[in-house]
Amino acid sequence: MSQHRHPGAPGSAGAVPALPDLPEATVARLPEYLRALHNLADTGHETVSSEGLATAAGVNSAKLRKDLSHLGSYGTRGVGYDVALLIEQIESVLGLTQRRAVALVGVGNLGHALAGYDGFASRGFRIAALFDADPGRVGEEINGLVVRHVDELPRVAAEESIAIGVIATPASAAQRVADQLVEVGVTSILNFAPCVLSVPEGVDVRKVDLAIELQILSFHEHRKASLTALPATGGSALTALPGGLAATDSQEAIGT
Amino acid sequence: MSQHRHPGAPGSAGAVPALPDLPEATVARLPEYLRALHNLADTGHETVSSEGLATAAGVNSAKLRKDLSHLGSYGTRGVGYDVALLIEQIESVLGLTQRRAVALVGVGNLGHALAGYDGFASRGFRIAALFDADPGRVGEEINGLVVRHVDELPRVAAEESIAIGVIATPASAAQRVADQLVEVGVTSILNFAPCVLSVPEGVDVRKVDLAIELQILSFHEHRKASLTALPATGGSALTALPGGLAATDSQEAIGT
DNA sequence: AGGCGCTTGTGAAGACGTGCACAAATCGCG
DNA sequence: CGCGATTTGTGCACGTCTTCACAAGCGCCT
Repeated sequence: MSQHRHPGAPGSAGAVPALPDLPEATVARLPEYLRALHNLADTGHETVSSEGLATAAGVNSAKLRKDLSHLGSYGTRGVGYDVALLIEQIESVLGLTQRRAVALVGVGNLGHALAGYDGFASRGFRIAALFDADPGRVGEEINGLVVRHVDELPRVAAEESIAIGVIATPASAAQRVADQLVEVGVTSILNFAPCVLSVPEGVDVRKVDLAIELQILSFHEHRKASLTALPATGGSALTALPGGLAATDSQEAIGT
Repeated sequence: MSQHRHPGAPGSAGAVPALPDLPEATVARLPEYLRALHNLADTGHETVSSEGLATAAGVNSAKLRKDLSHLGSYGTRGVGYDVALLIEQIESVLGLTQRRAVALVGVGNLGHALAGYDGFASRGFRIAALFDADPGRVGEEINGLVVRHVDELPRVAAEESIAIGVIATPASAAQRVADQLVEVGVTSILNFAPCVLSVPEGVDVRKVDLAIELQILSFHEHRKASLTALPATGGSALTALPGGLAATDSQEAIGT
């Protein structure tokens, strides 16, 4: 990712709570911890051990401790972590104390679903505006929001102080939309279009490509299939776990 | 990810083309190369250099060459790679020579969109069946497919020989659905529900969580905002790239 | 007060992934 | 045929991430 280097700068010790330049891999896992913590809080837990939280988040406990240690020491030895405090800390680090405004461009099949997805609202974001280039779609109301023409982006972006842009257009339109988003000052983009976006330095792009995920699964499926053809060491393919489900760490972050 | 170890096994040199146990990071990038290659093929290119393909795929050319070298030597020095041949090789490695059948469970907001997403069909997959637990949704027709009750999964899975399951249910239902998928023999799952799935060894799970992606972007947004508060070294925050867009490698894989 | 069990935080080692830089190979041209 | 231009494939060094293992710290019970 882009290489912002936070230079020593020990002078600015003030309101800003350090910003300790977390490893990217850690950042990618924090949201998962946060989700698990909210679950724990909802079920009445006040504290949780690294082991417990790690299991809930699907990672190794050593990794979790190291991740959290980067934020500072918010655990108590012999006891664990205070759930409420940890939630607060992680939300603070992720910048979720303010509810960021999201603009969604492209209200087709996928965009429609995203516009109606309540997981955004419940996890710190506010879909502030919907755009499409197709005049036939402009004016349509989705989930209480009216679809505007993409040309209105500059005006609306300023009014709503958009922080993040989501691109759910066809690939052919994505670069143009990205340019427009950058133009109006958006520096974070989530791209669902299957193409590479070219953006200026300082703008972060994350990409989600559903077909790619399936193709990665296909590879493993393919490999597993070719393995069963082997004589192999142990028993047959499905020794089927005794009790049924065994905890595995096969759950892997999609990011990084 | 799960630790299948391909043991030496030099005996089985037959129809199977080696299966060279690729690094996971490489596997995650192959689909991106494949997409770029198809673009190139469609625009009439017969060969492409590592530099050209790398740019099209948004990666470093050295990385691309190393990735491709893991598949074997399919390039010609001084010339580049044969586009058609490389497509063939990558599709073969990813197991895309057969069109895999996908079962989609959960036809809510997101599931609806996924069912209608044509990117699946065009990239090697066939949505073979739709399921939902809500009787109110059963019978609905989406994109030519009728939604069935999830209890019919065993029968349909056998009929259609489902290879991959996609979970687009609420988090509360996801584990149950995963269990059912595993039960009928599915060993690859793409999970859109915001929760950790527990599955037996040998089953691969990939997770896509839209809110997590936004939260990661939020972190960087937060950090960028706190950086502008610094006096800093050079000029002001936005020296704004001269021409406008500069190629960056900030495009980062969402996987791995 | 003291000791015991539990849990965090972290040093160190190893695995993994990345990128440079260059030798080896191929093509085209004179 | 030989030479130079071009591009691949890869050895090597570096940085990042993961995992182990354990000392340090905390609370509770006697």
